[in-house]
Amino acid sequence: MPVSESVRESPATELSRLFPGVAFPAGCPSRVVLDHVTSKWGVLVLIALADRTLRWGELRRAVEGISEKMLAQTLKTFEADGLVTREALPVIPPHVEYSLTPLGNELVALLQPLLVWTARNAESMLAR
Amino acid sequence: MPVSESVRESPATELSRLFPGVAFPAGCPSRVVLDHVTSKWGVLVLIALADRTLRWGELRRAVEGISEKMLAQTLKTFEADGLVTREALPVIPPHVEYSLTPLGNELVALLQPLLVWTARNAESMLAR
DNA sequence: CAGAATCCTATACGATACTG
DNA sequence: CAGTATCGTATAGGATTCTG
Repeated sequence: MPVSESVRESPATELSRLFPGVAFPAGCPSRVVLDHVTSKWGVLVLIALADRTLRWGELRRAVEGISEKMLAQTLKTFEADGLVTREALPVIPPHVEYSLTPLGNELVALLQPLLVWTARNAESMLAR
Repeated sequence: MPVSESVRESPATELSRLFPGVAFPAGCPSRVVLDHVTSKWGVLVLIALADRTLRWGELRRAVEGISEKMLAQTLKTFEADGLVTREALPVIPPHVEYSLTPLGNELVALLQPLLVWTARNAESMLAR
């Protein structure tokens, strides 16, 4: 059944159509992006920026435990991916703001239900 | 506005209610579960098991590039978390089947849209 | 304030070999 | 077939210092 018939494909169906053989084969672009998002601090940085603009220092405090090195690295990756924008105001002392791009917002919208589920279930999952 | 009023909270709102201060503070149970899911092979193993039961060898082939060590480790973590069940048939040679628990199915249902989005956007994201 | 640069190390991970 | 055990290493990541 063609997609054009306005019958929406389920995500599961679409995935098996997008990957007829093995899903996310090694080295494919999807796997690279997935690695960026699921990198140690990726998800936490992204949701910290949900619906708001944060400065470097604020972001650092919002993502508890992140080092400066990893914050810089994670932000650069996301900037290159087109998920985050960096805006530097030419003042002294420096003032730099980070926020999500439209693409970043799309992604975060998909991440949020996942995080809600995690927050709801985490405690009982680790109980044993 | 109380949740009980049948007005559904948005995921964003619920997250800020669940985490009044910093989201996913260091060491909290949610962060641990998030680390399991976003571990190097976590997502790939979970979606490989979406809607089907796989044997060890099949799983290894379905998750291209995974080593035996990491497959074993990832599966044990998910078993302990209650996301995956392991069923060993007492035959020789051994026959072991892995599948998702109801909890695992919930999680994968949230993962799928994320993976569809990734597959759709990855190529253009890495273009530059 | 917002980073870059350096140094250092833990551990996550892979390769290989072995076994019930 | 479905793992475990051992070993070795690369690199992800942290701590610290420095600077425009």
